Amino acid sequence: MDNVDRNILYHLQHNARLSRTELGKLVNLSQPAVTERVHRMEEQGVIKEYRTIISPEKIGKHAAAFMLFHTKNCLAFLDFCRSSPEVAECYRISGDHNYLLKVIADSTQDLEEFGNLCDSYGNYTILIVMSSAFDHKDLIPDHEEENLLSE
Amino acid sequence: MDNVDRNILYHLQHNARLSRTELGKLVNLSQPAVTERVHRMEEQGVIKEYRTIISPEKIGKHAAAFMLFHTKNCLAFLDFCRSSPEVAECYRISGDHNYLLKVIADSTQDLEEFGNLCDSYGNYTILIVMSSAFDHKDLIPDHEEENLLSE
DNA sequence: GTTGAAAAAACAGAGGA
DNA sequence: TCCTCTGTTTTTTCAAC
Repeated sequence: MDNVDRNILYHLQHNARLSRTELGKLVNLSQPAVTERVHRMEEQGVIKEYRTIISPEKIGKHAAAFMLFHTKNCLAFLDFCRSSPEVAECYRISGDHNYLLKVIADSTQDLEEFGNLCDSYGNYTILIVMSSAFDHKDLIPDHEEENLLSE
Repeated sequence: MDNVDRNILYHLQHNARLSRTELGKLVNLSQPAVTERVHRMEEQGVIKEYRTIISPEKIGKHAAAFMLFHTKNCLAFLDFCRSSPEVAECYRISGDHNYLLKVIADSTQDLEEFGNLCDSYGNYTILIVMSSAFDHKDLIPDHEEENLLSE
């Protein structure tokens, strides 16, 4: 992981479909060299996946919420979370609660119904997402492109 | 947005680099037809982005947390969030607090330092992420592949 | 929506600095 | 580790159906 790798990741993170040739131009490397570095990062697990981001609203998912959960039966609860399509994310957290969930549903009514399903697993607080200032920021910030200047 | 489009999205969501030809085979459509549908969904904003998922741990980000925030100066606070690389997500929420942030940092020490920076904007509670059961679930679930059967 | 053909581009591999 | 060169595969674009 040197600066060239970081630079490759910087460009890939918001454009997974960049060709190796274009990527090479962006980081001042030949196409085979870029390909080799990308493969290496894929194998090392630095690159986990290439994902297509779909607009939830455009496919009818108009409601999102976070749920702070307190359960006494973690294993059953985790099974429930994994099998519920509404639960997009599930974290074990410190503090008064056990788990934090991110839930995505068609409507607030559906959120409410999902809440009913949760009742048997413990106590929770629902925090409705009213709006997102931003729901994602790239991990690798603008640059550290010293390596680009050296040619 | 018919079932074929959903099927295309289903395959693309966890593999953004699928070629149009392969995609065509998966959804029983010719390559030009797939290309046209994908372009349409890109223009409509159904497809927002093609993202490369990078392992935070592998690039030295070993600490994550959620912060429940209560501020009196929303605009200044949002500026602060946008300009802080640690803040990966920022939501306006219902309940006792104003905002929910997801914060990613190198270490818990860095989380603490980030907390100090936040002091001037209001009150907050930090919920440290101890582990992720899962931090992502695909929006489009397994199938609805009725259309695949009809040929 | 399909097929098919031609032009352009991307990719994988070998050999060498 | 990187480069250039080359052959092969893929994409793309365009026709006609």
